[in-house]
Amino acid sequence: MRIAAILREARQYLSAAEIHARLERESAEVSLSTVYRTLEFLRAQGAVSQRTDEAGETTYLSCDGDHHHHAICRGCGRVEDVDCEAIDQFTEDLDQHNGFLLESHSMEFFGRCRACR
Amino acid sequence: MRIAAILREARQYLSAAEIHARLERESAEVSLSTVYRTLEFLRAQGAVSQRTDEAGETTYLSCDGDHHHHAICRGCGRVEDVDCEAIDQFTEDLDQHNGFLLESHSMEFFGRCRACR
DNA sequence: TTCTATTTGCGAACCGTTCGCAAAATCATC
DNA sequence: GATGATTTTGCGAACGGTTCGCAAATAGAA
Repeated sequence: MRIAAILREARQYLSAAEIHARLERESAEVSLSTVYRTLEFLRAQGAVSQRTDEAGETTYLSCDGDHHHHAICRGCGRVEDVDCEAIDQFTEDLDQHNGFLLESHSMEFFGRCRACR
Repeated sequence: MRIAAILREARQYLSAAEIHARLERESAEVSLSTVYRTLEFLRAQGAVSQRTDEAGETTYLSCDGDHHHHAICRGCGRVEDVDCEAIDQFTEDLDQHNGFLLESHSMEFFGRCRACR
């Protein structure tokens, strides 16, 4: 599917509107509705993850299912994977100190990638 | 101001609509517009931080300005502060491994607090 | 080919949020 | 207090991203 391919190649979070625009650019025209439906489908499949940006717009990123964290470049928007082995330690600490049972977490890092710094 | 007090006492992320409802409950009626305006004011002051939840709704939390991370209880919604001294190490690692200049980050932990687990 | 099931596009509806504007409240000055 | 200027408020319309309903188009099965 073209939408999945666009996301895979982009390596950054894209909004539905942005994806729609890119489809038009490669003259594979589909309606915005279809873009939303496809994204929802891909999300349900676990092929795509989503986040809402500061403006409240939902954006989508191709993902392979396993959990890792993202470093998002403020320059080009490119997303790199980061792994965080320290999380296990956190889980432990949170439990001990706060009595908080950690079930999931999300982390995002913002800065500038090698090319944009 | 009543809105700031509500947020301070709630110790959880509340939506504008929820705050509006709580104001009505204590018969301090103001319009939704005023709630939004006040929240924007408090945010600009740094007295309130905001996040957008899964549904895309903006929610607000009382905060004291300095940066720390949050453990959000899936049971009661209560937010606890977590500190993460490991971040400095991360910054170092990201730079070394990925050539990524870390400027800011956000982390959220989800689980169950002592009372709700 | 024919009938059925699925996917698509369109436009309206939805919902949280913002905006414009006029009414109301507040404040400063006399 | 009365007067006029400034600020805050409420209302309703507008906005923008997303969802929904429905009928037309397409794909699949028999």
